[in-house]
Amino acid sequence: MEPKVSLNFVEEIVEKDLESGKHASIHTRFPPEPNGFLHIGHASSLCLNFGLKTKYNGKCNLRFDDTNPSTEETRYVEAIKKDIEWLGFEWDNEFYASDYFDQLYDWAVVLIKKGLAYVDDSTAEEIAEQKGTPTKPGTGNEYRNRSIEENLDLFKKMKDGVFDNGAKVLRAKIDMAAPNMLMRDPLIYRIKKEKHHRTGDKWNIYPMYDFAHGQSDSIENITHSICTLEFENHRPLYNWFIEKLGIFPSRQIEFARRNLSHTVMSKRKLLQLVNEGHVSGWDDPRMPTISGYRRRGYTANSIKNFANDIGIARRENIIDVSRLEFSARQDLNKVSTRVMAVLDPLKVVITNYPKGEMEWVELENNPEDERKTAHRMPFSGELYIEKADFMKDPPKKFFRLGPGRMSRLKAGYIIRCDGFEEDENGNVTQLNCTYFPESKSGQDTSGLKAKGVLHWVSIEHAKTAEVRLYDRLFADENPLGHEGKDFKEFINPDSLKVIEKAYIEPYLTNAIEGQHFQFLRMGYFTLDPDTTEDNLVFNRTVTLRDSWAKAKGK
RNA sequence: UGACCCAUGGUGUAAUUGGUAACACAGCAGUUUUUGGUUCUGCCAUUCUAGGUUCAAGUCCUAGUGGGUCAACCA
Repeated sequence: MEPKVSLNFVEEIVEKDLESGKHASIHTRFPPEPNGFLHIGHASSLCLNFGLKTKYNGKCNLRFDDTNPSTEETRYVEAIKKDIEWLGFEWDNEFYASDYFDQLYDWAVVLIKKGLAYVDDSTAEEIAEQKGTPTKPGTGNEYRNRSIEENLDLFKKMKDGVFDNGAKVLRAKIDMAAPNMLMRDPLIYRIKKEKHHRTGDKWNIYPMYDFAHGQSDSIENITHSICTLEFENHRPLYNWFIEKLGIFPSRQIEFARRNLSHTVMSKRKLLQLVNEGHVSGWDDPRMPTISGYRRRGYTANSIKNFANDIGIARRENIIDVSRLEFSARQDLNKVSTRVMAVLDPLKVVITNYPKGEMEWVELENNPEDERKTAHRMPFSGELYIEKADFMKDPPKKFFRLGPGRMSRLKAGYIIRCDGFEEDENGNVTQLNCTYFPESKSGQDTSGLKAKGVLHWVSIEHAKTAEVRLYDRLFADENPLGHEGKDFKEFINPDSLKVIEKAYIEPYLTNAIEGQHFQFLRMGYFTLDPDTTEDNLVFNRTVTLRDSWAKAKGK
């Protein structure tokens, strides 16, 4: 049976264009500006553009939209490429808008010669003033009537560096009274005597987005140029340039940017979080960046599945982070190795276990894996379990240890709590238990039934590690949704909790970066690059679903 | 007092393009389980409002309401 999958609105357009013969094949592009790191919103664009390429056997370029030298850097280019590769996308060509600066300049000259562009000496303030408002038409100025010759001369001088920054701009001559403000003689070139990360000092003028993006699309014969909704009002201008220049008619298609709850997504705001030290960097595991998620332990598949599952449309949206977390758990459940680690230790002494003895028990690596492999871990008479797994006076629904109660130690034995010790404040410091030798995991003949199953480590054999627990960066679901309040007011002060000394089974000392683990009953974890020879650092990617915590909260 | 766009369960996306609301997440209740994980099952919407066209409207038309984008020498 063919699974019936409906097309999204972009695929519908593509299929129509292919069927009608408008295009023999399609060509898309992913066009980041190298002024920051890629975030999860970009994953949607990536999946869309590269997904179209794969599905319709077309091509997809990677094009850096580098027309503003003041914000762009080579390190961002490198980071962006690394993220795309990590996600597993392969671009057909790597291009830069700056590759086209000469062509763009020539096209600007063409517009001037056609009387469709002019040099304006007004200040930014004057231009804004003359532009009018959405409800008030703009007015022209005397520069609008400059002769073609004068414009040609002035524009060349702008290029040659005769004028200072801001002294002059080149504008398209369209309609100062247009209802669409973007058509009110938009700026297409500005003077910027700045070093460009690729062209160096060659240029004194740089094209604006509107005079670079669509033109780059045309140069590359992009058939479907997909961007976000905020460029919708630019489309008439996009088409105007294509028409006036008579170049390849790429088609711009807009979709709604994906928003995630409990975070912010714009590069500008993410940059603020980085610069003001609210996070450790673009790849801080709490950041919604691709590199942040990678460091946190998300798999490339979980991110792509998420992007594909939420789909695309043209309406505003805020996607619940739990949808992303579901994606992470779904993939991690299949690929992560089960290990034991105790984050908040409580000592357990097994009083009837032979003093000084130990034995190896086998822990299944992954119950979801057909291969049924396992690794060994040491068991002994003195263990750590999680503090939360014991209660002095447990309610009936509590399936773990309490005075007189039994639990199974995962992969080990069933134990019974005979008593506990506490300090002067009533804090439990030690459990005294007996174990049942005939209840050993896999060869249990005891006939005993224990409802709870606990994770543990042998005190003598355990290693230690630093463990970082993350929570959502913003306490509020929509930090941007409060008028008059800065989004940073909603930063969650408890978004990072560090456990300096967690106890881990020795097997974990072999962990390598990029490997995924499930700390049994605690969540999914991965090694952080901060790890050194004598200090292992683990990041919690996401917790396990915890229906007990929910039940308890009621 | 403008132009353009959008409106389907708590959330996201669908609906053979006019044929009687689907899938997933979240939530709730069970099931399975040597992870309170996993699995499996059940429950959870008269499609913003009001008119209209039609045998038939979430899909088309009109009006209204609500929301978004645009007045950067950013992209």
